[in-house]
Amino acid sequence: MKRNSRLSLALHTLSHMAVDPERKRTSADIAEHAGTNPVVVRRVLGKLREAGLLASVKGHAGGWSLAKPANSITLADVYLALDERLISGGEQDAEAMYCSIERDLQTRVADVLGEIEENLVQRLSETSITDVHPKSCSYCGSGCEEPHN
Amino acid sequence: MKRNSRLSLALHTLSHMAVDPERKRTSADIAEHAGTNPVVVRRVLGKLREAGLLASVKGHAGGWSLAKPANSITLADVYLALDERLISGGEQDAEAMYCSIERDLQTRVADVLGEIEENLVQRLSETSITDVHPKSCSYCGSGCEEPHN
DNA sequence: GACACATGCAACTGCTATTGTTACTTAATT
DNA sequence: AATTAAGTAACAATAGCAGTTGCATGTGTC
Repeated sequence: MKRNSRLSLALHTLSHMAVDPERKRTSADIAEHAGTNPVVVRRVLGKLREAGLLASVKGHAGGWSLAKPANSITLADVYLALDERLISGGEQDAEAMYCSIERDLQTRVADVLGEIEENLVQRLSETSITDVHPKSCSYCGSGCEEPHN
Repeated sequence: MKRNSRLSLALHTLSHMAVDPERKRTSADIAEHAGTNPVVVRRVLGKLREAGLLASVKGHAGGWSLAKPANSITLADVYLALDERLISGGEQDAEAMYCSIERDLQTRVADVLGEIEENLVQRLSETSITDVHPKSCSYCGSGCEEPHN
């Protein structure tokens, strides 16, 4: 796959599910569609299940499906469910710094990044996964070629 | 060092330089102060030189110093000089995608991230490196202990 | 000119995070 | 019982980055 693939995979899968919420998808199907591995899919979707966005059913005719209405799932929900943070601020405790300039600097930068992070989540929360409109796709209905990524 | 160390190192060094712009610093001095390696310092500060923020002088009595007034160097300048982007959007060309949902999704997410990025740079540009105030430091004047980081 | 000092740069190592893979267990349906 | 699919642990492969070494280049001092 590629960089930042977890978020990509999660959003992509959820978007498809939003189009056809009834259809239950197996990890293998999703993995093939996304050009990756079933275990990777389970790892990522597992996070979404922990966050209450998805439900999984074991055994025959099992698979993954939305745990709540698609329009109630926002991009922010997904972003927060996976613990990755796009905005990474180094995370060092200012206590351990001997240099006051470094301390001041880190505090200041951390403040700014904190604001930006809030802003990011705020914006993401304004878009639900139903707001990404499908046109056509073999996976969800008609005519787009494999492999996807 | 630690994560996101390039930005940290750059800002830290520039902050010190803002306090005492006349003083020329060697990579070795800076490295010792920051608890890292001279070559790493050159790698990072080299980017800042390319961006016109720093000047370096070879040979005896050489070293690094600001290439322009400290109050004209903003955090945004530094952020942009190092090519790292805090906000990483996967970077895949939407052309190559077979799945329209994925295409739509990526376009939409890229838009949001673009806005956030702009917002970030905007905020960073409001703070210059002189706005980080020093109190005391052996490196720039008085009484703070080595090692720093 | 010889020497010391400092940047510039290339190549390599080592660490860490992430993805991909295999194998096995658990659970549910037929 | 056989099949299907998630859950999970363990391991391999990969990529990015910090750190390191060595050497070339440039500059000032003697």
